[in-house]
Amino acid sequence: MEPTFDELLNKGDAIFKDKSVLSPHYVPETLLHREAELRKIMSCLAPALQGKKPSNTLIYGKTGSGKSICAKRVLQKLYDQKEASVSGVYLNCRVYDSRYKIVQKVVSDFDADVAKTGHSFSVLYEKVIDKLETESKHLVLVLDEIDVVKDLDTLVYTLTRANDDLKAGSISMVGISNKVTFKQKLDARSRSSLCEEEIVFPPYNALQLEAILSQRVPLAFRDNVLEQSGLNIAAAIAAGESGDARYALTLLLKAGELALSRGMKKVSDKEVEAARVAADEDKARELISSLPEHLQLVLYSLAVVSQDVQYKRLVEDDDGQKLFFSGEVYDRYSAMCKKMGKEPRSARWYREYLHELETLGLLISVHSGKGIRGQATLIKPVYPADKIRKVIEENLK
DNA sequence: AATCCACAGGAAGTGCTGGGCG
DNA sequence: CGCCCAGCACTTCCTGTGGATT
Repeated sequence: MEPTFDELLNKGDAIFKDKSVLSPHYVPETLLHREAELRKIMSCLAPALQGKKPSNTLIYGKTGSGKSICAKRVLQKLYDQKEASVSGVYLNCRVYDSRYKIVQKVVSDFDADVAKTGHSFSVLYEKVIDKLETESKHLVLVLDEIDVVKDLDTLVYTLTRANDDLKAGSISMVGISNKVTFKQKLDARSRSSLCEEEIVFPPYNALQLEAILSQRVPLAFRDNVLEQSGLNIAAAIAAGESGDARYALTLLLKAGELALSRGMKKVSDKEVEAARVAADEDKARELISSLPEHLQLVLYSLAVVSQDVQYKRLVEDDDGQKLFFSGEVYDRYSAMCKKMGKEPRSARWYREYLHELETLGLLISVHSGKGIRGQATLIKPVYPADKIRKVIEENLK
């Protein structure tokens, strides 16, 4: 059937009312189970409303723990105060990943007419300082995914120095990161000025996730399409996997899409479970295709061997799954490399590769116990061999 | 008991890259 | 700007280990 825009805009389908409610960018009316965190952020920024410089703040938390959304909500609340003396700028550092780009963004937020390019950093910097000083403004910069900024040390240094330069007004930063280790990479001076306050966002538990999902389901799905049990399962799965709300929401989205493509009128527990598998495979697909070439080749060889119906030394594990000799997989791997005109890696390094693949959760290895001569290592793929082959064949062209 | 198998993993060495420093 | 050194990715070589085989 010819595609229509209505269909693409997802009008009139039997499952969804509004898919976008399940997207990570959607901002709900009220943020559940983040009152304490909101309060902390707000109390850090409150001084700005009294004309004082707020503390620089660093927010930690795993993905899907509500960091960005809370920060955005606080900016909105600041804006709602109609206090002309405070202005907030939210930026994602994946997009604005250097000192220059960040200042550029701030300037264009203040004044859309300024030409986008052609100004040096110091010109833009002066503009910001000037603006803040003449209007005696307090600028709150929210830097999401702050760990990807290339010259973070100089950025922090510049901004802290700016406060010394300013006769009126101030600049303060709210950094958001999901890497606990990133603080160590900063030098001591910028660390202490960036981390005046620290807020940690704990992951959601199953009950909290249930509440969050319950809040969005009536808006996202048509009435009575998704049953409570499906919602609970999605919440439980996500809670088990590090309490990621974003993940819980994609599970529901995928489950709905699955039901839709199967022409069903309801989303059952089965679809939610299938969505989990699909999400898992998506992640694996991404992981595999980002792997170095020879890791892919090793995994590919394992997939090929595991499909070999003539494989002689069959061993099975407790669950009746086939296991394969790592040495045979190595032979297959080096044969394949030669066929492709590539030098195979040494057997020693191949062992390191196996470890790496195992820690990445792409294969499982066990030591052969009794019954097999020597200390053989037996391996098996975690994902279906045909899917592994497909991904790698596509990727290696 | 001696030998062989199928590995594990440490040690030392090599070739390349990138970053800091004079 | 060239130089040096650290770190990385990998190789070669080697010793060790537990069970099967002879």
